[in-house]
Amino acid sequence: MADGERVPRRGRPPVSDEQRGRQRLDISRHAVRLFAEQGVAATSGEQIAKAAGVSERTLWRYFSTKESCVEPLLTQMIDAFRTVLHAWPPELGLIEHLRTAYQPVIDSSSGADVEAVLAVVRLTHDEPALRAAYLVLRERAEETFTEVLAERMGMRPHTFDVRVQAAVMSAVLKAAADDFARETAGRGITPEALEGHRDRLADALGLATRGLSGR
Amino acid sequence: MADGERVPRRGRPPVSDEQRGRQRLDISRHAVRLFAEQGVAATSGEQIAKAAGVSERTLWRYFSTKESCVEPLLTQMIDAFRTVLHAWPPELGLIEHLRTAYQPVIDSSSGADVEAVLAVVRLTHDEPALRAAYLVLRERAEETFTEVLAERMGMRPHTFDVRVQAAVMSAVLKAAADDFARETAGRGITPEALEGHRDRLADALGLATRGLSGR
DNA sequence: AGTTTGTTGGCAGTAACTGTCATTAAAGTT
DNA sequence: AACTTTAATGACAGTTACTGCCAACAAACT
Repeated sequence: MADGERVPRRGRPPVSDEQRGRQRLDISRHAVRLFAEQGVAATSGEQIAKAAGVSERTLWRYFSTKESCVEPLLTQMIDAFRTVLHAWPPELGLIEHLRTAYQPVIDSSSGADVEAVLAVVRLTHDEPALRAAYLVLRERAEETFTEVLAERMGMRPHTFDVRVQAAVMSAVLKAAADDFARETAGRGITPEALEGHRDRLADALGLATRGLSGR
Repeated sequence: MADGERVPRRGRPPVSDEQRGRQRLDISRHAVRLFAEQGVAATSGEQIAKAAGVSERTLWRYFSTKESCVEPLLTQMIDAFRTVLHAWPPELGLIEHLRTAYQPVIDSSSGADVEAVLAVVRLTHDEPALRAAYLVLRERAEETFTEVLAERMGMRPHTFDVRVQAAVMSAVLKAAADDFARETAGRGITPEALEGHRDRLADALGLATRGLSGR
């Protein structure tokens, strides 16, 4: 069934997914920097391509719209959270787990990336097209939450309850991220703001999902 | 402070908001029909404009993107729900209220509009650009829920808890709408499907917001 | 009729993409 | 090393969603 054969291929091999991912992430960083500096509308695909050192044509091969250039950076964060969620031990409450495990989420990625992500979140409030891309991204993230939650709840992912629960989690994350981005607007990311964010997130998630564990 | 003066104006008066709304709704119906018939990507702004009997230039004055042409139709539904939500008596549980009051939501608008809305919901699963517009719309709807909920909860709209609660409500609505659209895909809207939809919506909303009333 | 204010339509222009194809890169084969 | 094969890239033309601009028209009041 699974065709794991290592047939000797001919010709140039396709780039690995990791390499492609790195390339996309690199472009993403340049794009977000430009977006933050001069706004999304004022930034052209040509500029992004030039900054990233690729032709405009390949830029469009990597990203379908210029707004979606922010995707890799944001996905990085979401993946980190999903990893934490996946490591949630069955016997522990979500609140306690997040308080202890959510710390590395911030450390693992470089501080600059976190700042960039927050910058994007702020930008989405003014640039409609970016807001749309942002919401699409969050929805895709929600689907991955669904899988994790389904496993934990012992249900199949497409179940109504599971989907709603994932949506709740996603909504809490979004609200918390919005607040965090707003608080850290002028000043940078202070450890206190970070702690406050984590606590509020843990509280709200624990509250919203209190039907899940322990109960 | 409030300048309620009825200063005698000169020149042609601006079109009333109601008239503008009607115009937008009319265009919306044509656009959705075309989208459903031939897909969003294959439908051009020129086609929509011609179908609605306006120039392409005015079409772009009424809608910023061709995807946002679906807005008035969808907003109609959301407004109906918000009205029901607003009429929610303090002493009643949300489940009971919805079971009795959600009926008119469907009746008030013409059946064709409801079908059109469901068609849009189905389309959003295949057409990314439409999905983005759809999510933006739902988020805007969420904000109006926030206001209603804030009033009921005796809190200010921007409070974290209120926002999360509104997001939960919005998420449930979305999941229910998705299911309803999928069920009514081949066949039309049967009374049974409608009833099932209303009941599931009431149940899930009652469950998800059980922290709100009565406990 | 004339003036004022607002809406509409036409037309040119911009920029975000897409299709196509020649060129280059990285592998294996002889 | 030359040759073949497969895949990525870049250059260029083309399409289309939208924007700016201005002339034409519509609806009010004088």
